[in-house]
Parts: sequence; C-alpha cells; structure tokens
Amino acid sequence: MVDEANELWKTSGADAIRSILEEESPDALEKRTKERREGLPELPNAKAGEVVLRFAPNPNGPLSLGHSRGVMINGEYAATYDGKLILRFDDTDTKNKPPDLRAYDWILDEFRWLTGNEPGAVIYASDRMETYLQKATECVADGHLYICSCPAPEFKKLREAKQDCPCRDLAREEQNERWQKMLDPKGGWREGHAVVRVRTGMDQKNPALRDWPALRIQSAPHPRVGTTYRVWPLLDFQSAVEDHEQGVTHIIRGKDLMDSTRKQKLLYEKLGWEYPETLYWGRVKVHEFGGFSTSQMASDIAAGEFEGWHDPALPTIQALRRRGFSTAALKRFWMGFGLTEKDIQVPMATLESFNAAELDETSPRLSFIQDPVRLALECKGLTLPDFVELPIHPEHPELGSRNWPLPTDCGLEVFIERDDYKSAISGDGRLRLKDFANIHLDPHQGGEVVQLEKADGVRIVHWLVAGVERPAVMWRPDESGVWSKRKGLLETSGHGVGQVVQLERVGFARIDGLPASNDPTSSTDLIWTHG
RNA sequence: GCUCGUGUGGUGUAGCUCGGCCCAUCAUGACGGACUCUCGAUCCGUCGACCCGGGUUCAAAUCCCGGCACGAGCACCA
Repeated sequence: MVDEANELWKTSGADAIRSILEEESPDALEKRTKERREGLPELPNAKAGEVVLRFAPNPNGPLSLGHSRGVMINGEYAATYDGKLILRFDDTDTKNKPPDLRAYDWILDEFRWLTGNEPGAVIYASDRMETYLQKATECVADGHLYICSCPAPEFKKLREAKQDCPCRDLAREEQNERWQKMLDPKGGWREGHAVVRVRTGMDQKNPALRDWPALRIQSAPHPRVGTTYRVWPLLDFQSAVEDHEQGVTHIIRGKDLMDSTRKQKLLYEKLGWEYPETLYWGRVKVHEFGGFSTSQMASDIAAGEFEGWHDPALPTIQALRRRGFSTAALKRFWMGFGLTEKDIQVPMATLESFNAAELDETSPRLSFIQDPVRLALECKGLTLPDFVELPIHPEHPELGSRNWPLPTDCGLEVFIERDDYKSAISGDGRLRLKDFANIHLDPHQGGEVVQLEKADGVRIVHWLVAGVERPAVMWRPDESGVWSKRKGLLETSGHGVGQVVQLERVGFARIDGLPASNDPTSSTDLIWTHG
C-alpha cells in the first residue's frame, strides 16, 4: 500500500497524490497548512483582557538597547492580548547597583517612547518595603524562612556539600528573635552578619536552589528612602512577592533568570500561590558593542570615557534616539528574533537597514562637505542660471526644492571634499557637480565650468556654492568604530534640532544643535546615524 | 565540579509539538547586473545552512540514543 503510494509519487508527482487524497480522504490534508508563523508565539494560558505583564529594570542607569527587547516584546504581548504592562523599578540594591535618582524619569520616558503608551502601572520597589518586610515576618513565623548568620564562604561550602547550616535547625521562637535582631539597628548585626534564607532543602539537585537568600542587611542609604530600612529583599524574594501582589500572569525575561524562576516557584509552593507562566529569550550580543552592562557604562562615564549616557558611542536608548533611530526600526529588529532561547550575536547593520528603509523615505537631502577645498571656477562663454535647483527628496518632487543662488558675474566659488578633489586631479581633472555642471580642474585649486549638461562617464560629486554654506561639526565613528568630531560645511536650511537628514553621498545624520543666529562662525552639530 | 539551556547559510529567523507539501522560508549580508544627476533608493540575478555519529522508518531538520560545541546559574547583583 505504502509502496504503491511511493511509486505513484515517483511517477505522477505530488499533485497527483494530493488530488487523489482530496477525493478519498480530505482529513489527511488537514495538517498540510503549515503556515509561516508571524511574529511572536502565542502566550500559554492567556485570556484577552486578563493578561498582566511587567517590565522590571534596575534604575541604576537609563535603558540600553538590550533592555528595549524586554520593553518591545512585553509591549507587543500587552497590545496583542489587550493586557496590562507594569513598569516596575527593582531598586532594592543600594550597594552593588545603587539607583541613580535621574534614571527613574529617564526610564519612564524611554518606556513611553518605545511603546508609544503609558505603563499600565508604575511601581517602585523601594516604596513597597513594608509589604516585603511584612511578608518576610510572616514567613519567618511560619518557618518558610530562617535567619542564617554563617559567613558567606562558610555557607558556600555547606551548599556544595549539601549540608544543613546550624542556623537552620534553631527553634521557631529563636528565629523570630533573630529576625527582630536583624531589623534592629542596635541589635548588633551589621551588613554581612546575617541573611534570611528560604528553607528549600539542601538536597536540591541544582546547587543554585539550595536555601537561597531572600533578604539581607544593607547599610548604604537608598537615594529615594534614605536609611528608613535596614533589611532589604533580594531580587528573587522581592520579585516573587510583587508579582503575586500585582497579579502578574506572564513573565517574559532573559533565560539567565531561569534559576530565578525555579527559586521563586519553590517559594510559591510554600505559600500556596500559583506561579505565572514564564517565557524566556536568549542572550544577545551586538557585534559593535558586545553585551550591555549598565554598571560598566556607569563606571566608564564616571571615568570620563564618554560624555554621558547619551554619548552616541554608547548602546543606550538615549544615544540611539539622539542618533535618529526610530522605534519602528527597533521593534522590527526585536520582533525578528522572536522569542527563542538561543543566544545570538547580531551586527548593527541589521538594525540600521530597518532604520534606513524608513529614513530614506522621509529624510530631506542636504549637502555636507567634510574637509572642504574652495575652488574658484571660470566659466568662459557660458551663461549660468540665476540659481541651482536641487530636489529636497528625489522621489518626492512635491516636497519642493532647494535653491542655491549663483553669482551673476561668473565669479563662481564652490566647495568640494578634499578626497574628491585629489582623486580628480590625479585623474583627468573632470568632475560633475551634482545637478549643476561639469567642470575641469587644474592642480592649483582652480578650474573652469565646461558645460551644464550632464555628460556620461564623469564622476558625480556633491558640492556647495559659496554663500549657502555654514560651518558644521559631525560626530561620527571611523571604520574601527571610534567616534570623533569632524569639521565641515553644511548647506544652510530651515531644519531644526531633531531633524534627520540624508547627507548626499555620505549617509544619515541627525541635527543635534543649531548655530547661534547672530554668529556666522558658529557651527551646526550633526550626529551620525548610519550609512 | 554540579545544575540548567541552546545548536538550521556570513548574521538572524521559519519549519521541529503531530516525520512525507523541505533538493528547507523570509530578512539581513556579500557579489554581479539594470536604472537613477548621491557611494542613497528601486528592480533583477547569484552565493550560501539542517553540530557530529548511530538507531527507528518506505520516508528524518523533525522521533530515539550517544557524543561534541557554545552559553547561563551556583552573589549578602538585577
């Protein structure tokens, strides 16, 4: 029977089989509609209108490109399921990752920009301390938590040997007393002297789960609540309690937090809570930046290696925004990776191509001459027009044109890039000034206009006529990715700060600052977007 | 070391649950060509992948077993 079918396949092809099946057994074709999945996979156990998600960054700095994955994916799911996306500041570490007071506002602003929406709620963990401490008190009383005064290295040995620590077996009463002692500034225990652990069992297969730490003493003041609290929860306890308090239904996070999920599930079991559905994404490295460490960036900025979080060389959202990247490009970038647990390494070129597709359509054209050479051109016997007319956008003539006035007496002076000049005079000296005229250069920074009509085979270069130029400084990376500021001349225009333009034959750049109107020598600031 | 996870073209990704529309999708990239008064855009074409080894089966990217490689966790960070 099967042989017969295979023979038929060989001789008649798939179409014949299909038509036979359609007649005899339509069910067999049921599964054949293997459609290409669009976008993200479905959320398990999700009911439209009842999905609660959260994005929980540490406000020790503004958001990075890496964070935007979390914002985009969670935001997309929230939109798809008509759900709620909570923005939660996990600011419970005052020592290793001290919160930056400015970062709360930055992140809120960046969240709005990236999602185009307000968060469903904004929660500050540091405002919720009473809840966490109350829950901890209950759990100590119930025996789910115990206070451990073993030094960290000591406990590490015990964990490896799967042995209980002596604190674990102390009586319930004594645990309550130890808890009070921890909370009491005059109790004698200082930072590092005691920690609260979850009684998960030292026989756990996974060493990371063995009696994991839930709260600890911190002496560094918190920038929002000062020294009001002494005992602070760690991520796994704080997050576990808060997710439950907020009714979070789905957690989508990096797979580096897989053990976190497992730790928290053990706590949820003790408390009789139902753990949210959890999905993960893998680790991402962008070739040009490597990983995204907020702490590392903070210290590099402090060391003076960067001008600040919005330095264009940094992979922060602030920097990308300042360079003219759009949220649509960012979204397309992240959605393209889907929700796989695979670790990936991607080049910026992928993001840039998505961004360029939009920018090319919308960006007005402008001429920017880096390292300019001033040329005096003669134009024997030729009558020049009153002005040169160049399109603002070659595919959209309806947007109008740029008009450069030309001198009436033929004392024509223009600027071209030094590189173009050099290559012209080392060749036959011929160049085409784009949209204007063919010229012939001599080696003495002079030359003549040969004809206005375009001639085939002559290299076309961008240029500026004297009188429409203004000094400009463009901040851009070289081939090895090192950023520097380059001087040049920019065509005058009415564009304001924030406008992204396409510099002819160069690439995209965003206007970051305008020159003082009363000072002809002050510069326009340009920041490179990409090619 | 223990635990967990992942392996599809240069880079990502679809297909894997439920084996056969798969000599494997789409994007990005590289290369070539056409067109265009930008090295931009547009159009056309080319290149290039199922980690390895066994097994099951008429049939394996897909199921099973064993390797290997890479990544993460084992913090009083998030």
